[in-house]
Amino acid sequence: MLSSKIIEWYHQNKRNLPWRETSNPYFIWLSEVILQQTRVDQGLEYYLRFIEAYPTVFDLAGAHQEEVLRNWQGLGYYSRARNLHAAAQYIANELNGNFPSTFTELKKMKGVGDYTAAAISSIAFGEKKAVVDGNVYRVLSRLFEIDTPINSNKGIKKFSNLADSLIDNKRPGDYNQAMMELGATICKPKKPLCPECPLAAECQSLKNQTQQNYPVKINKTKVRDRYFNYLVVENESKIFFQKRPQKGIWAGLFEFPLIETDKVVEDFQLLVKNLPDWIKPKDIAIGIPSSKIHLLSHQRINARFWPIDLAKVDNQTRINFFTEDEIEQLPKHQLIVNYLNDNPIFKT
DNA sequence: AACACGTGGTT
DNA sequence: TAACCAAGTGT
Repeated sequence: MLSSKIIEWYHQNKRNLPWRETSNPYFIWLSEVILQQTRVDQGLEYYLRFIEAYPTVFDLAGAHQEEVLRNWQGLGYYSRARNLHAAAQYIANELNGNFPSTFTELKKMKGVGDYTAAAISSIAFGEKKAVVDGNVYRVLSRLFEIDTPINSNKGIKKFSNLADSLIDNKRPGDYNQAMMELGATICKPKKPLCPECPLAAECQSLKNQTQQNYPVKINKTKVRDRYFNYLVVENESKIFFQKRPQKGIWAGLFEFPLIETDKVVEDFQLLVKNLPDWIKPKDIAIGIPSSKIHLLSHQRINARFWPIDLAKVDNQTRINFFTEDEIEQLPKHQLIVNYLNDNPIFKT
């Protein structure tokens, strides 16, 4: 039996991870959302931070969204944090704190899709739902040499059915974690450790040495260039920050005033006509700009930072100026965090 | 049904 | 170094 083989292997070889020490569905949910498209060693510190800051779903529900986003800072895919917060409020307020306990009920939570609902229901509640994540796609496609693209409708269905057909009836949670652990530590994308694999005897792609051909995937995301001109506006040892729109990249995070252009801008004069109305060219002194390319999975942000010393600020605008300590507390995206680290604005 | 949505490690 | 990819979800 394939499932008993990998469960046996899992029990002897699994890594000690904090979310494996609990059966609290709230903690397991936190770990699953944090680990979406995220490596274990990157997510680990965030998991510890979140269970410390928010020991119960009520603590998370009662937190301010800005604080939740600040705790999420640097993890990426920030909609996960907003959905996490909204789902906590849903559980606390509408379900009286009773955590959803079935695949179907779990999927009603924002940010919980097929994978996460199957993971929580099987691991925390013993429901027979197979997870299919990147690891499982890789393990199964190699094991059976399946050429169906994993990101086609046909493939999604095929792998889901296959995973369900292999699941262990008694220990679905262990089966699911074993499949993922095998993919993460043995059946790796580049150099799989086939000699150590508990499924080596039945693996078709090992037999035929075709591991590198799997999984089959279609589409490659194309990266588009964008040109961001950030105005680093200082006035009396404070810096202007504003919140990004609720849609699009880095939604709801704070940054400097932004002027997006369709190509690199070398001359500040070309930006003058697009300055916010609270910046009067006659009242400013321009510093030396610095540039930075920030790579996202689907965009190449060509950022240029223009230091501006602003002489006069009206009372309305003053609200958006923040001290060093206040800026530390604002949820910011990594491009801004990197800039602040590389360019200490506040001399100490 | 494609595509948007982050960051950082690895090759 | 550019490309790949990691416990995916929402639209």
